[in-house]
Amino acid sequence: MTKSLLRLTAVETVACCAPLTKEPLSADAAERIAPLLKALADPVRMRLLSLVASHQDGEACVCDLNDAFDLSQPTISHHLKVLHESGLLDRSKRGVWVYYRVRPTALTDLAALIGGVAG
Amino acid sequence: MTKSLLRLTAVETVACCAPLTKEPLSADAAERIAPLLKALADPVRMRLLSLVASHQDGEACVCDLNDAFDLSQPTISHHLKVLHESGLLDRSKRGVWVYYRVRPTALTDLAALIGGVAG
DNA sequence: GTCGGACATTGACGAATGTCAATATCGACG
DNA sequence: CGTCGATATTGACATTCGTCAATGTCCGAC
Repeated sequence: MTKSLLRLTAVETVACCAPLTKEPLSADAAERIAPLLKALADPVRMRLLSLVASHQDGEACVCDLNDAFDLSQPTISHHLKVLHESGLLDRSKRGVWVYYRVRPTALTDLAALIGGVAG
Repeated sequence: MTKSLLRLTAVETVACCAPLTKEPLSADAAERIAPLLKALADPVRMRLLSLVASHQDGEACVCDLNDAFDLSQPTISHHLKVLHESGLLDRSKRGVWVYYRVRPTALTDLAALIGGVAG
């Protein structure tokens, strides 16, 4: 385990919490989960995530993603960094290209927290 | 049912879209859905929503909510307004008190969009 | 080794956000 | 009517955010 046992990452917190509608969310959990939602709460990042998730083999290269937007390359890079650092996207470099893929269970865990479906 | 040409609210858009992981989200849909996520992407608002949703009878009075936070009354009022205007909370005034409740299907629809469970 | 291309980082800037103090509104009850 | 209590609105402020231009880094090819 690379992480300390005391502090949980946002994705870990999501996986361990009762659904929003089940019991009041603690202030502590809310503070840790909010960054995950913030990462999603941008139209460009939503589309990036959706593009990656629905892409062939579940992964996409930055070069593909850049072309899908009318934004500068650094801006896309910035958004990908936000998604990666929040734990939603995994990053892997192969040769000259960098590939992103959705971290497994990240979205389903988040959906379970929001929607209240049984894990 | 597929939607008309008229402008859709955020919640309506959520209900009509394929899951994020199923197909690339359109720029248009992303722009309309993002405010919903933004509304959720704040620790105070997450807790407010959770408090309301898990409260007895599924509704809570502002007076109860104020006491649960170390924030000024106008600040709570502001957050409730954001949640209400985004379509996540319904508002009803009875006598002197104002009650909020989670709009039905809002959270489950949102979860379906994120988590990709079959609709 | 050098060059070129893919991606990241930095710095700057306007726009949006969260918060509070002060004030307004609005209904219930003397 | 006048007041009081519950909630909303306004105005101000510091902080955060999204974006771009410029620049940096890393790697493969020649």
